[in-house]
Amino acid sequence: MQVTVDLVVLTIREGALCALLISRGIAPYRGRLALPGGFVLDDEDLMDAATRELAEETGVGTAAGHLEQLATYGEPRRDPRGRVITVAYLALVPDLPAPLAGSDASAASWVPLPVDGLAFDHDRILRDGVERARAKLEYTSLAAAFCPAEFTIAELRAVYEAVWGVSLDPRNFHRKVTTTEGFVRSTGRRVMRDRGRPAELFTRGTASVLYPPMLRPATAAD
Amino acid sequence: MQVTVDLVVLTIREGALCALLISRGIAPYRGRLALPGGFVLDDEDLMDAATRELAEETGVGTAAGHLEQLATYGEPRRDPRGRVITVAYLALVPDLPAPLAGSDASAASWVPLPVDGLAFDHDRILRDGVERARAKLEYTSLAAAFCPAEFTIAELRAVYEAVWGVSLDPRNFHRKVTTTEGFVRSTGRRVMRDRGRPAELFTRGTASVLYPPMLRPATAAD
DNA sequence: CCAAAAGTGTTAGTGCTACACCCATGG
DNA sequence: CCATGGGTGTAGCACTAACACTTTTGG
Repeated sequence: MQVTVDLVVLTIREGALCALLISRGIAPYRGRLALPGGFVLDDEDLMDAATRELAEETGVGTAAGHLEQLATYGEPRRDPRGRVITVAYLALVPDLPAPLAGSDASAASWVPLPVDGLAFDHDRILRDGVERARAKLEYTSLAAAFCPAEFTIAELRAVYEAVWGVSLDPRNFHRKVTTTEGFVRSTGRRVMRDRGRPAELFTRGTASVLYPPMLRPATAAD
Repeated sequence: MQVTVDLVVLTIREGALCALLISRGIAPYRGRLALPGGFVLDDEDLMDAATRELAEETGVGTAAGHLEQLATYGEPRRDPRGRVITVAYLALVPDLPAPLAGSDASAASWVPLPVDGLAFDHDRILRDGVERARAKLEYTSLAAAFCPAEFTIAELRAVYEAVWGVSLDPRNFHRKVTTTEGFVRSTGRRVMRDRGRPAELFTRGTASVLYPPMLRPATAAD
């Protein structure tokens, strides 16, 4: 039985939730989009394999973003070449200025969601990954994994709005984030982003679980 | 690479959270307690393998309880016999009057938690399973999977108290459960359990996600 | 001065906690 | 009648949603 890892790598680009996808150069599913991934080496831990693939595809270390196991998919005929089980990982990374340099990355690109028609059972895996990300923004501080090391409250709000597909009240969002213990930490510095009053710059706080959680409005959309 | 499924099977017995464990008859870890599990067959889906193992060990179908994928563990040296990856599943089942009849089940028994010193990395897997169960009681109606088809509110409360290791106010718990849309459905019948006023009998409702969620008191204990 | 974005104050409503209180049964 | 557990009512507190309002910048 063969074992692979596949990656659902998400980021926010220009206000839209995007996934990192590769265009397959060989059969099966030649020319179709697919999740990046590859075989687990003989003496390699699963998480190490995922970290390696992430670095190869994005040039990003796990330090900047977030990487966690998503689920394992093992339906007997999911790969026409034979019995292959895949352990899917979910990565949340900041919008990378780096040009996706790397060996396997030649055909990799950021695709705005939703997307359909991926190879294998990757539609399902991607959907599960997005659903996990949506759920985790509610009760963890993971939204900050989409942001650079320093960010404004408006940028953090844009993450929630892109992932959840809703718009949030800027005033209440600001209060909620800044008063929730350990979510963000002020640097004291300010920055001009666009028009209007300069915004304060924040860094990630120490809390990983938010209490009370962020509340997702009832209106779910895509 | 070999692939197994291992099961974290939890139930409530006499007010205590218990896990189904087997005593290993062969090396490695001979005589040690371990999670039930076994190899995935060549043409078998992972979930099917888990369902099969659950039936073999407990004689229970998935209909009565609940079965979901937990996580996958693949550290290279987790099994001294070679590279074995295991996909762990979490099962929540009612207290079974049936005597655990089955082929592999000769050495299976319910062990009250916490327990330590299991074979392989099963301590870790069991801990992750219990943690998942604790978390899911908060925002899903899964607590009812621990109960028989018909149950009283007090029995449902005993599930929360056993899994969370806390005591809950019976009055507020009753109101919360009965007013949360779709959690439980009254049968109209009553039953005498012990002393005191007869309690109403309920069945599982149609909701799987609870909104608003049950709140776990801040005091965490084991 | 005006538009735009950042950030603060206030009010009404919802849900939770704590606990007083009533209900229905066995002994 | 009393003990015991089932179930309802209610006051105070925490948090949220909605929105008026002030602050700080560029044009």
